[in-house]
Amino acid sequence: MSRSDALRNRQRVLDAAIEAYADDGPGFGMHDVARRARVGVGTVYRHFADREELVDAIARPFFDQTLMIAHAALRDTPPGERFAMFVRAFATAQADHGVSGHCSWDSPAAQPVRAELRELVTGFIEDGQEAGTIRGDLTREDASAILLTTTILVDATREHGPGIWRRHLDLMLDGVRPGPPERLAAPPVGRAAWDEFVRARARRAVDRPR
Amino acid sequence: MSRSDALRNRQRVLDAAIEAYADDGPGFGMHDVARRARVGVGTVYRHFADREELVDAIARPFFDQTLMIAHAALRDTPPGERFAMFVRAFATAQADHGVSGHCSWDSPAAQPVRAELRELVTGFIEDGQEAGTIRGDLTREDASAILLTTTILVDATREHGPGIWRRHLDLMLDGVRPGPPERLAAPPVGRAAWDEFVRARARRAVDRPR
DNA sequence: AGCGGAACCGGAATCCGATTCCGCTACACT
DNA sequence: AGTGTAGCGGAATCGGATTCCGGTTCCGCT
Repeated sequence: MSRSDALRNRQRVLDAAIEAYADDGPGFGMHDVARRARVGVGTVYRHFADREELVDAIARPFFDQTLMIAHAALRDTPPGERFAMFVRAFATAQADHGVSGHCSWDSPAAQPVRAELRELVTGFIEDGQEAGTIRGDLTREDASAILLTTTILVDATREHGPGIWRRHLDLMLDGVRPGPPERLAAPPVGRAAWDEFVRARARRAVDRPR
Repeated sequence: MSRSDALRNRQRVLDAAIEAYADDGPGFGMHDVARRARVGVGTVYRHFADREELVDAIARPFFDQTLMIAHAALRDTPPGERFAMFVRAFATAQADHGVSGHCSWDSPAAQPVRAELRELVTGFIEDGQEAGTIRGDLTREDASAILLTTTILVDATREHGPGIWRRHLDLMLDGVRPGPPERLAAPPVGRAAWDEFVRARARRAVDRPR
């Protein structure tokens, strides 16, 4: 296995896909990718079972980058600022990266990274709570929801620069700061409920990959 | 125009579409709608030029309901609470309504409602600012972004009850309350930039109606 | 009550893009 | 140079949206 030409072709397809994604968003045509790569459609499918796998492959570097950001926050940022720092860096990275985070985080390939991130972010929240910069009732599920909406907003505003999402994120982060207790009307979402939500999302993504 | 059988069929198609949407989300099959309505595909297309128009037709009652909610907030709620009340009611209405608000608000049919809402919500913000319950630097564009992300989150969590989005909304609304000045790092987004963002979104929705 | 034809109807035909299949090629190893 | 096989290209297949059109109904008028 791994003939030299096969390797070269795989790379070409990948490059072409990145280009196609940049031009047409997720939903780029597979034939179009083949054309750009100067390769037959069959070859595209030999290397990537379907569109999803191809998108995964494009996105993987971004997953790794996100992990690095989290570790950097842990290393270089004072405890009280880690959470905000991470969320902002995460959003910035996604904005810079060509690929929509929205679809990709549900893919199987992203799950290990996701798990590790969950732990790190949970730590950031605790750090912030100890430092008094994060309200005591903030849960990791709240954080996940923040990351999810951020991801979506960044995607939606991709062509418009960071102005919109940055502002919104700041507003959100202000809601995350400590203040008079008992301000929240809705109770926190439990771990189990959130996990089920995530599982259902992933399932849906598989059923109907758009 | 408006032969009695045509009217009846139109209604059947509409009912079938609502049913299909509830079962399969946007992206329901047009043939499936025809089957449920006991009607040929041609008939579906006679009444609604394409899927988008059909979805619009389903969504319209929801637009009207949203407007009613805003007027109710203006009438029945003290100035300081109007904004929060409206946002919560808006989200609840969308959650109850079968149809995804996400896709529909970009449609041409929704634009007049949107414009009227913009005015009302701007008023709510000013009311809140005067009453001292909303931070002074909150703009109508911020409000639009909040509504947008709320819409998306409600859609995403549709099968999981209101727990997740309610919590997130509360967090967000806490960020909207007044507090120590100068907390925001990012400057507000201008009206022009936001309008262009909205226009671009709508354009994209037309190009690539999914 | 009967007629003409515009408006409708159903569903076959068409179009479009993703995915699969398969005979042919050209690499890698001897 | 010879051979077996992973890989290749692109034709065929499939699925679902959209368009087309011959046949059928309803409505207004006589």
